[in-house]
Amino acid sequence: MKYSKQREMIIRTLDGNTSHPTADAVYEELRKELPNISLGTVYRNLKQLAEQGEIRSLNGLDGKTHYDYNVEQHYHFICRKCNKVYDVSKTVAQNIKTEVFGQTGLEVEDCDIILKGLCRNCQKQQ
Amino acid sequence: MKYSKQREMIIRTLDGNTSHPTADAVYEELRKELPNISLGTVYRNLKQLAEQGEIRSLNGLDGKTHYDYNVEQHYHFICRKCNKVYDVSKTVAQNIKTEVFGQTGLEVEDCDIILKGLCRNCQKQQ
DNA sequence: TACAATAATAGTAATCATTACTAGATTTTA
DNA sequence: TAAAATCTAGTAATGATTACTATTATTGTA
Repeated sequence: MKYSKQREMIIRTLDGNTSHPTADAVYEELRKELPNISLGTVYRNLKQLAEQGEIRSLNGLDGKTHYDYNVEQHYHFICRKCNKVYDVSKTVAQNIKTEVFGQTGLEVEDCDIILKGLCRNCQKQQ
Repeated sequence: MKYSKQREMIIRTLDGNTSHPTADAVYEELRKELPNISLGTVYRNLKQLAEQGEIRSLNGLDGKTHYDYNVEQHYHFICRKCNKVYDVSKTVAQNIKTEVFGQTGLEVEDCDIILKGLCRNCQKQQ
């Protein structure tokens, strides 16, 4: 992989961003600094970085793919009212791989848990 | 909701089908009996039925939305080799709602668990 | 049974997220 | 510094899904 300024900025945009942005959100953010950056470049780099395990892609939240700089195993909660995405510690389903293998013989390599409901803020406003 | 033959056939196609088909797969299946059925009709009905809780829609498996006649809480495993979707009992993450609420205060209304890996058949052939 | 009101359908066009393509620009290697 | 390799911007294409519309089917009622 060859260096490019665009890729570096894409990674920097994700790092320190806890909002789990989509490709389009990263693009809009980057345009402020790099007005000529192409949406295709953002999509291509995010996809590649995820394939190499440098970042993590999240599906099933809504229609779109979201990206996460945090590649540690953890799960996600999306609020049905404000659509904000929260991280959830993997301790809530600690032994899922061994449990599934024990019960079914299916060999789990990857696990996504997607939780939906009301976040604390939106609970209050109810 | 008014009766229609098309909707009845869509439900019947899902019932007794354990393969978690996409809208397009249901359409292809139905065309054998109802050659003039429209793809849009299949999409519209599956979406409505899922909104009413009569069937369940599954996202995050691959790019497409899959449908499941089984609305009982349970989870899914997709084989990365043969792409077959398997049901997994909810007992593997029994108390996830209360655990998440206890740890984070997030009020979980719905939980999807998507597991990826190798099914038993594909393990053997390895 | 007939009739109007309502909702569904087939078929096609439109939309949205994402990927593919291409000529030209950058980075790397020797 | 020049050739080889990879990247980018910009645009076109793709694929899943939804919207639209004229027509048809279902349903409640006289």
